[in-house]
Amino acid sequence: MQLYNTLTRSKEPFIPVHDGLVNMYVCGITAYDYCHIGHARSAVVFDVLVRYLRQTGLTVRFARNFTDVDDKIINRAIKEGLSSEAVAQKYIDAFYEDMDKLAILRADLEPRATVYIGQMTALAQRLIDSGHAYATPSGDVYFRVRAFKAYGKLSGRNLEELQSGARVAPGEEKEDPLDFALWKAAKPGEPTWESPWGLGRPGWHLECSAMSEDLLGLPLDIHGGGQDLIFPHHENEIAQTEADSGQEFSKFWVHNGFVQINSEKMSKSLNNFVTIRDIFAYCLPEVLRFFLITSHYRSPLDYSTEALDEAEKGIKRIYAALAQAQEVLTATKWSASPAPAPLAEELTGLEAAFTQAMDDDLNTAAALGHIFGIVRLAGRIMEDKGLRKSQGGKELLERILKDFERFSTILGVFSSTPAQFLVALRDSKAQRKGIAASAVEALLAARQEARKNKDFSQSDRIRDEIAAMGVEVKDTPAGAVWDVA
RNA sequence: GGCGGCAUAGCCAAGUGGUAAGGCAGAGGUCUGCAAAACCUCCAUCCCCCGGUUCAAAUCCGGGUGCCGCCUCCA
Repeated sequence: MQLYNTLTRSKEPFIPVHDGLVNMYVCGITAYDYCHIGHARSAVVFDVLVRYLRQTGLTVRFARNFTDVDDKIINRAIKEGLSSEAVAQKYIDAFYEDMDKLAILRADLEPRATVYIGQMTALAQRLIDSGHAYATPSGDVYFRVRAFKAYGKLSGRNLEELQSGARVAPGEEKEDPLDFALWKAAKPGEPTWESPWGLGRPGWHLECSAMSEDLLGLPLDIHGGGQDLIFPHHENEIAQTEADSGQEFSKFWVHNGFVQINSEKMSKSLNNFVTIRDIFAYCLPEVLRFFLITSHYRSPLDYSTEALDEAEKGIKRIYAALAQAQEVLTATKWSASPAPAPLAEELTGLEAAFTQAMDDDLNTAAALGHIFGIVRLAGRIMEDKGLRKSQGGKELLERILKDFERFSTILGVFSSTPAQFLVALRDSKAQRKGIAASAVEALLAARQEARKNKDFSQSDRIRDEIAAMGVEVKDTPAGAVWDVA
């Protein structure tokens, strides 16, 4: 497959360093708050990438870390009156809760920074020994940016450009404003660890370098994260690891685009943060996941409840088709007619187009377009009375359901039972709109009675009443069913 | 100020040289007691603007305009 590499700013054929094995590391969360929709997007993007790579037959060793020591966690701990460990644990638990609902597979390796302090201090010491870093009298350790010639290669900046933006906080003893902290000397009340430079704690960038090398070895095939991590986090990781090892850190750097609100980045200062749990109060988790894959992973994605509503309609249509196909396939008698060749060929083409889209830098938006093509094809088969009851139609529908098992494995959506999904969706919408199912059912029963007596004016009157509640009624051979409009 | 990205129909969104996927909304039709759903048909002579390269450009190059991101913690 082709994958966009931030390092070269172009799509490149993805070929693992080791035959059949992919070593992939993605920067996880800093556990100091509930995850927001941006975390959800990043998680879904890399989850789909892992799933897809596995589906092509590769073995993927996937590591995603938890940052459980950090300024923000310490501040949060003070605010909540908890220990840093307790804060980190609380939000790691919340992370799993949210991510499980989003059908994010667990990573193979989920290291916590505090478990790798030894590897981090060892790395920092080696960098000091090789002249790439230095310790200050107060016990901080800084990376000497100008000692690493390739600095800036990922973010496309040179040192002069960076120089102007660099700042030195009061009390820092940097040789150069560009230098960044590998280790921070202990401050009162903070969690600390022993080190050659006295008590202290690691800088954020150091952990990913230390853990990824320790767990996966160098070079990585893929290192991923959000676009905002390109600078300085990933740039600094490269500096640390490559200065130390003398070899390339990662072959591919993959970065997902941002989720925006009203075309602007989410930020605490703009007060436009939306957490995953906020969204789950509004729609089904699967709807959120579907929404997140409707656009290409590198494009900015604008979040709104309207956009969620649209995604909901889309996935509903797909599930409705699957439900209908299952229903059609419960028949016991089939005519002998084979499937018309053009339909079979069309399906083959759509199946190939799906794979082609995924192979092209994980183009889920295009892939979804082809899935809708298959949905329409299924609709045509089921609409044709002869075909629907023929051996050929049966085979095509079975093949389509089989295709969806594959789509589900890769995309992490469509894995619910269609009937269950549709009921869950209806209930979710009913709840959102404050519609009581029991009231609808009662009216529906009255309407059925009227219809049985062919009193259509009465039955229509009842349907209008139901419609006024925001509910629409659908008459099927199996009886009337209702749905939220 | 520096670096980077984006600009495609009412809305969302694919599309890196060969003549505009898909979704939502909308219009007409089939089906239906009437509806709904589903299916069929229609819905961008044109891809922000101006030049250029080419037999051929939404796609490449140059110049504008607008929006966004990064340069400070951030998925």
